[in-house]
Amino acid sequence: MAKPATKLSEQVRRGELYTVDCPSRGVLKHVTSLWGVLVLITLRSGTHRFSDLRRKAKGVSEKMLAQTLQGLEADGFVDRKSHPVVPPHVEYSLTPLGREASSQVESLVDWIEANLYQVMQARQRKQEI
Amino acid sequence: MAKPATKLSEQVRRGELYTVDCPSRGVLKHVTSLWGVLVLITLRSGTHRFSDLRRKAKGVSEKMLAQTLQGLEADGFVDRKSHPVVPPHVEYSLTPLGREASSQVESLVDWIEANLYQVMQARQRKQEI
DNA sequence: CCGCATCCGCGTTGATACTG
DNA sequence: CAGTATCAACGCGGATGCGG
Repeated sequence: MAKPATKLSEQVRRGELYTVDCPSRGVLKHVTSLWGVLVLITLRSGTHRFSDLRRKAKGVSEKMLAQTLQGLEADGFVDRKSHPVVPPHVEYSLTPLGREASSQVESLVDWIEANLYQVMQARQRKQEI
Repeated sequence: MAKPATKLSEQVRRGELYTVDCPSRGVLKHVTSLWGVLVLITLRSGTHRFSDLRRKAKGVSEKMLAQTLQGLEADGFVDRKSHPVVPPHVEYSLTPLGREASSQVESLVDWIEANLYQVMQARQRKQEI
């Protein structure tokens, strides 16, 4: 790749998340959206078709799933393979980069699930007041 | 209410994130929202006032900051101390639970920032097609 | 039939103004 | 200073359409 290296390196410094128009905010949004999280985690177990993902990520609409996958694909986290057959067959899988990302996300989700009970207790305490 | 402890333990099992109405989805939403992330990370450096947070989390509106803080407080991640003086003085800090959560979130954000350059390259590749 | 783009109600968000 | 009230704008979900 040629190299917009210089241009990028200016904007891409640590802590730039605090800057309103830093691209990291966009990446963060893709990765941490509910459907982004579910897709990344689901794909850890292997390649999935569109409809498989739709079934596993309970509650996602077709539109949001397509949108989510496009975002993750554009960011280089997900690989899309379309087989030109009838009926259509499209496979989604994690890229090496996506596998790293999904690992981070999974660890966050694991923590949340492990501590969910404490959170629920905290919520109830507030509600009683 | 006494304790729906039994009730919770049924619903709060690993992998329940895939269930549409599992509370973990709500927690995830609070924690991974853009403003949730910024607040959690910002508070790692110590107690902050409302306006401090507003200034550091660039781009957040007063409404969303208030809303975000209420959500994180309800979930037991953030502690709110209001000093009844004029002008008002309210301090926000992390609870022990919140400190753990923010640690997880920070590690995700660190990874994103560290790999942002690769993501930007992937985006450009797609755009060139 | 599957994958996705489009169009339309509606809830959530954001900018502004106002109050304790 | 720390929020709430208000209204406009945007994003999401659901239904529909359509090419492959």
